[in-house]
Amino acid sequence: MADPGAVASPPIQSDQARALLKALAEPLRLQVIEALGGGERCVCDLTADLGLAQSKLSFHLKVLKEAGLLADRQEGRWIYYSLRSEAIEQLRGWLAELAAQCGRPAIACK
Amino acid sequence: MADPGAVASPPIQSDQARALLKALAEPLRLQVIEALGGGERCVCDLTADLGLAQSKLSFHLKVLKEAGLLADRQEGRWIYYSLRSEAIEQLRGWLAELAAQCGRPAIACK
DNA sequence: AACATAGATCAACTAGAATTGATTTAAGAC
DNA sequence: GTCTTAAATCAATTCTAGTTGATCTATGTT
Repeated sequence: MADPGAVASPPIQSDQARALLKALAEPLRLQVIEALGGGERCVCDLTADLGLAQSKLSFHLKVLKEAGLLADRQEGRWIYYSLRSEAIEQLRGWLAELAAQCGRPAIACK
Repeated sequence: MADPGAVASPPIQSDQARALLKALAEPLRLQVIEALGGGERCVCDLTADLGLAQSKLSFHLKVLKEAGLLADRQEGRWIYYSLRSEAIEQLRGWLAELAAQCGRPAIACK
């Protein structure tokens, strides 16, 4: 499998960045993300708090998890989800590189 | 909340952040963004460089512009687009807040 | 004026992603 | 064992977003 923790801040690629952006660019998923900003929650609590259908929330949690934005852990019958701030920092890093390029001189058209 | 380092960036709201995320979360638009990372370009050059149909590029440029990510200016028959690094910084700021919440959990946010 | 070109816009079409409701799996509780 | 509940998965539908090709507008050229 992968080897996590070996590199402190691995430079993210645009494909990975896009996956993160895409996962975040959804109203419901953003709500989930912000709800998890306050800390780890189990699915049943999220369902209640956000007033969502169970399968709907499950779908979006999966998308967020597959993008690497969430971690999950099981405790008995419940599954707890939490934010992976590492993923957010990686995206921030990618955006920083992008913004840094902006200072360059313009290229003339013809 | 004086912030001597990063000036002139009012705290962005999640709606605005989502608009930026959504605009960026598109392969073609990301290509455009990265092409503009090198500096201001006119539409005809972008069309040629990226090998896109004119109306297709125009569509995506509009989306990016409406999200606030691009600035445009006309010069004769040509229209030049450039990145608004300010927008990118705003998004970075929003992500920073999000990640910051993770650092101070009452319930462990790992 | 007529013509050519850069770019935006529009309507019809297509593709991908989200929603829904039912089903399934797994972990207690009895 | 059966029953119940938490959560995932699936098939069918619905929505939204992107593509396509044509048309329109504006600028510059001759």
